[in-house]
Amino acid sequence: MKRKRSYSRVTKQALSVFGKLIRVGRTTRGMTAQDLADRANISRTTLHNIEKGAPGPEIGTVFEVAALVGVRLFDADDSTLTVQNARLDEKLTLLPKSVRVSKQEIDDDF
Amino acid sequence: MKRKRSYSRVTKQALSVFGKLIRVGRTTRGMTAQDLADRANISRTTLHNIEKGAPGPEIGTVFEVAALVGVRLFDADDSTLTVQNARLDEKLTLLPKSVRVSKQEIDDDF
DNA sequence: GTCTTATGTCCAATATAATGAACGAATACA
DNA sequence: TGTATTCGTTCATTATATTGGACATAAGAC
Repeated sequence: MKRKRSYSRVTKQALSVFGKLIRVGRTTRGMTAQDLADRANISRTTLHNIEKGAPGPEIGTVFEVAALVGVRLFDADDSTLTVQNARLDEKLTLLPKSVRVSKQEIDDDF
Repeated sequence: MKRKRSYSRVTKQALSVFGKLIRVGRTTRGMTAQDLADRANISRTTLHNIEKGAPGPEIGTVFEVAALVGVRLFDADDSTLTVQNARLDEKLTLLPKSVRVSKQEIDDDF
């Protein structure tokens, strides 16, 4: 079946910013595209797509590349992420594990 | 050729956090997995993988889902992203468009 | 406790990303 | 300005994500 995705404005913007952050990180560190691609174990073509802000690349790959050039996600380093992870686990135990009433209006403000 | 990826600790942590943020966002809004999947035009299986923090899903899809449940990357909304985008463009014009010396040591501190 | 629904998981089929090679064009440095 | 190198792009092949269906289990409502 044909997939045919569409992406919202914010998503496209976020992808674009992300890609540019990576490119800036790479060039300021004096790495060629091939260099970075090799370190990330991906092809130069895929890296190019990432820097271009394409929606297709796998998120794990993009995150890995970002880490290699010092682009932080959630403004967090390793230890901060660990803490955040633990907090989210806590939060999830308090939340219902399964959502009941599917016919409810979406709570969009808070 | 076999691909066989490996992911660093930070990457895994970030993926995990991201997935949990999405799940928290979804449940607090009272949406079922099927609900959210339908809105994002993806299968429930893929959404499950995203919430699990799997590295495979396409980054565009994950960003889209995140936006749907109010999870922001870079703590930025649409207009902020636009500004950031412009700044990065500016920055990129100042940077060399192509990196020369590939045999240089990586500048890791700044 | 019962019952209904959401979730976790597996699967074969299909769509798509990843690869690596190739080539021209742009770019940096002597 | 010359020139080696990096970048942007296309393409066929290969690897993998996505899908939708199915089923068992968990969880919430009564």
